Amino acid sequence: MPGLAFFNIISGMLDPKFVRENSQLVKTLIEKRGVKLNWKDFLSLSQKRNEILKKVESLRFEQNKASKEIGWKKQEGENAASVIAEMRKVSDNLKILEEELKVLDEKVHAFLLTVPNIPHESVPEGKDEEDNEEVRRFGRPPDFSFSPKPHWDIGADLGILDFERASKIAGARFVIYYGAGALLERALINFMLDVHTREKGYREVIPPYVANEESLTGTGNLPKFEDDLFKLRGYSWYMIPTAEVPLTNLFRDEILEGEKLPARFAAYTPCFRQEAGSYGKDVRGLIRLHQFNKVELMTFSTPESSYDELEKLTADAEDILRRLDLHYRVVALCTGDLGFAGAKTYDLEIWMPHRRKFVEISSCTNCEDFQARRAGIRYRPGPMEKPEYVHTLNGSGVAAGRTVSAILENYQQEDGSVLVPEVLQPYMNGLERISVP
RNA sequence: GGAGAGGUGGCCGAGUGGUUUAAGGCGACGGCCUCGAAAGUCGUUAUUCUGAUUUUUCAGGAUCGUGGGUUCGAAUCCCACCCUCUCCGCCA
Repeated sequence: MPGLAFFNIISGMLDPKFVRENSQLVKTLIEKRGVKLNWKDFLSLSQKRNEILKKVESLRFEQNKASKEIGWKKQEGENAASVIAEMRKVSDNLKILEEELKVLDEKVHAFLLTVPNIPHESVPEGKDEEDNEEVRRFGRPPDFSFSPKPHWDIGADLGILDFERASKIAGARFVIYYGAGALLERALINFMLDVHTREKGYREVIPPYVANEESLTGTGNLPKFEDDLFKLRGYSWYMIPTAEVPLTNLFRDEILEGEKLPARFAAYTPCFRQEAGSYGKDVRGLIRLHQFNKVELMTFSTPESSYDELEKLTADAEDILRRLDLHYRVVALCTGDLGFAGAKTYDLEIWMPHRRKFVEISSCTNCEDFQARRAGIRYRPGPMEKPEYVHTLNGSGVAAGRTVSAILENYQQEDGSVLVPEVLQPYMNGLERISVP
């Protein structure tokens, strides 16, 4: 008997019942993102699906009843041939309807997988990044008595960054770090992990750097954004684009105890992205690479406290930049700039002196129950109570490569050397300055 | 890579075609007992969908690793895949 398991276990991203019963509201909210979808077809499909489901269920009821009767008759040694003949017809009929139902279920589910999350009411409305709202700022741009160099020139002059040889080994959009540059990147990763795990209540995780299709569907990267992922040839594995993928899937298809929430995790991983469609952008330097290092923060929360957790997560990521004494600002993404799975996102943007611009260095997002629903992550509020979906939050805490570029540019000196931020010196064997060789 | 064993509810574990409507146990929750607790005892104890009722239930469907197949009927039989464990080989 063909099951409906796939519809039952992985519901859509949004609650299918809620979408069906409030389609007008959902449509309006989704359209704030500037996304248009074919709601009419969805509604008629969904309605049709329920009609067929009712028919299938009543036929199965009949079948179950008759089945018991046949068993009972056979045990008594009676002849059950007439009932069996009748049930054969029911069974044939059922097979046709079940096939129809399966097709409809797949269509409804496929539609729901393409619907993005509903933005939180506090998210500013807008078309694109121009409409994002600045929330706060820290520090101010450094004063230079000379014209500041871009970080790729600084790195090349110091002999710590090498883009040319990286492209020989791998290709464009890769980098090699040498000596103090490699040490700086490593020091940053250790510094960030130490702050988050010792002071902020996150548990360190080293996850796999590849993930399967189920995991990437759970986070919302599949099926819509396959083009940005590297797939391993001959395997159903993908290189992770962020540690958010393995971390979110830690508890896929599990029911957590309510007392264990909020559960906070921090993971350092490399991240791998195709960056398809960004050919002209950020072609130089450490800003946009196919492989980069990142410390990721992840929180599983109850629905009640998830927005408090978003503030905490953002503040924890910010604290890294504060301790490095880097000028940054916090921006609330508008409806049009919000990512697929996000209900609300704060971006942390770091000041880059050469470009005289802020550049994203962290993105802190509350996905509410969107990912949890796709990935089946629930919690039990109390003993004997019904399970509910958790809220998932993630944020970079922060991107290591971009931080290196910010340090090089903001801490550069007229003689070409770069001062090491004080908090990093213990992580770099006391090194205070990276000098021209 | 070779050989073998296995996957059943929160956990352990029985179940080789039809009163299995998944036994039994552990744990958890509640009642009784008690000054209180332990012990004892009685009861409750999965998830999910549809529809009624409406906030408390009721009726029905699905779920025994996943997906197919055989059958009037599958946890049980057949096929494919996934995962776990044991032994051997190779390897950081």
